[in-house]
Amino acid sequence: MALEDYPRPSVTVDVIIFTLHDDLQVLLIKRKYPPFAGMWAIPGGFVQEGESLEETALRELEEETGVRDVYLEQLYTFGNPGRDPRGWVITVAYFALVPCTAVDLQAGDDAAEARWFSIHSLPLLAFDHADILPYALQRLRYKLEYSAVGFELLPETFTLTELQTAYETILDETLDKRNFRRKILGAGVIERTGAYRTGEGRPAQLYRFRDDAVAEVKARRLFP
Amino acid sequence: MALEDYPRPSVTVDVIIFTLHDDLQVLLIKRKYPPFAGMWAIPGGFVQEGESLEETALRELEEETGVRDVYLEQLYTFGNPGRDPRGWVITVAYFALVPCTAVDLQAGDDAAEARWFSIHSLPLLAFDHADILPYALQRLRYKLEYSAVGFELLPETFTLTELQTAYETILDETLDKRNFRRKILGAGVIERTGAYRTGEGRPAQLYRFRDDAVAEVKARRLFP
DNA sequence: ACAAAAGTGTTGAGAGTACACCCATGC
DNA sequence: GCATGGGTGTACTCTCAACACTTTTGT
Repeated sequence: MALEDYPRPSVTVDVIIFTLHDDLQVLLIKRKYPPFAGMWAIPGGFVQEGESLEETALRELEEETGVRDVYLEQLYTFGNPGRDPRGWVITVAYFALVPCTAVDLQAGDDAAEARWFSIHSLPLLAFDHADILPYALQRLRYKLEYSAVGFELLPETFTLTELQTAYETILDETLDKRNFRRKILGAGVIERTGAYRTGEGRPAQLYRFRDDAVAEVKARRLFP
Repeated sequence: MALEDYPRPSVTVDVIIFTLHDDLQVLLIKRKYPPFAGMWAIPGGFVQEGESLEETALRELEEETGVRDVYLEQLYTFGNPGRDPRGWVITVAYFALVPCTAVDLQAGDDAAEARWFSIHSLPLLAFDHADILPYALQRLRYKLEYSAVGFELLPETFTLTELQTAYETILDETLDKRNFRRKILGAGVIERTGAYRTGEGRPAQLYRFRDDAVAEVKARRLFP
């Protein structure tokens, strides 16, 4: 039995692009054409033959933001019937973490407009994107706790206070300064650059992430 | 631009079916037709229109094993070009946990034979299934540590020693008996049935899983 | 000199880990 | 009565969490 004997769905890749700019933000595009014309949506596009899913995601990411070499992870594949009024469409969702310093917004030609939205003030979303986005946020928060993905949202160098603020923003809770510093320095995942950031008050040491660091910790065990 | 203007891939769902029978085992089917005729493969099939991905996975699972109502989780979507010599095929992989008591093997009509293989003695696999299977195993081991999925591989009632042996088999390490018992009883996820299992030696209390239990523990934090 | 942010240690509580012997049954 | 697997407690270590003052700079 040949492949052509089975009906085939359309397959898209959607990329939830997070950045940190005062608040945790997501890039959304305003749809130019029906369905959902004028509504906001997660950027995405059709997979092309001869291209891996990750390549599709990277292509979409570059089209929207101009960035390459950022953190990208497959999230989940959504295929419920009826999720797209145009017909049978399965979407493979990815999420990306982009430092706010690296972004250069450029609306793709299938979008009227691209904009960052704080995750605390999201608009109504097209398709089933209102289900997909919280899923991505949950995964991000979860990964943040046991891995070092948080650094992917920060510029190359940063102060300890900036790092702590980033974590507090994403996790939406406050952390103890001394405990935070002790633990992160003890983990050996960052190192001093030797430079300082000056401004109001005492200048702060600048740190950078050590990408040779093993930046993942085992989950706490439910059973011994 | 209409959906039909874009080329569409074939989409399959593959289900890695785990069970515990002395050792941790995986169900594989021997392919009847080319490509890879005669080779072993993860069971799977094409998604049908009007069906969710999870429904496809459940359908495949029931066709192969006759079971319903077992643990099923989406794993990852594989879409590398060239992974299927027949053409452009994307597969959404799921994994399932089946108690060995519940299984009733029945080869689907597209398979010559279905068999359980210990994960320590796997045959050569068709397609890119040799990449998919270790991925599933890693996810299973990982989830086992911070959630209670391990119970999904056990019969309804079990002794504490059986439970501990199950964990030891999957994690491939030995655990301390007293610590194991203290922690799992303290977690409140199992309860006595009142019945005993007799055999050689002192009879053992039988326990059952409490499905009202919150059986997930937070990951250890990398940072406070 | 004062405002503003950076930096720095200690203590108490709870969880994790290591470890060895008695108990109930079948043969 | 003995072989077989079931069941139990304690002490030490380490990690986690709570908490407040001094230092350095710019104005």
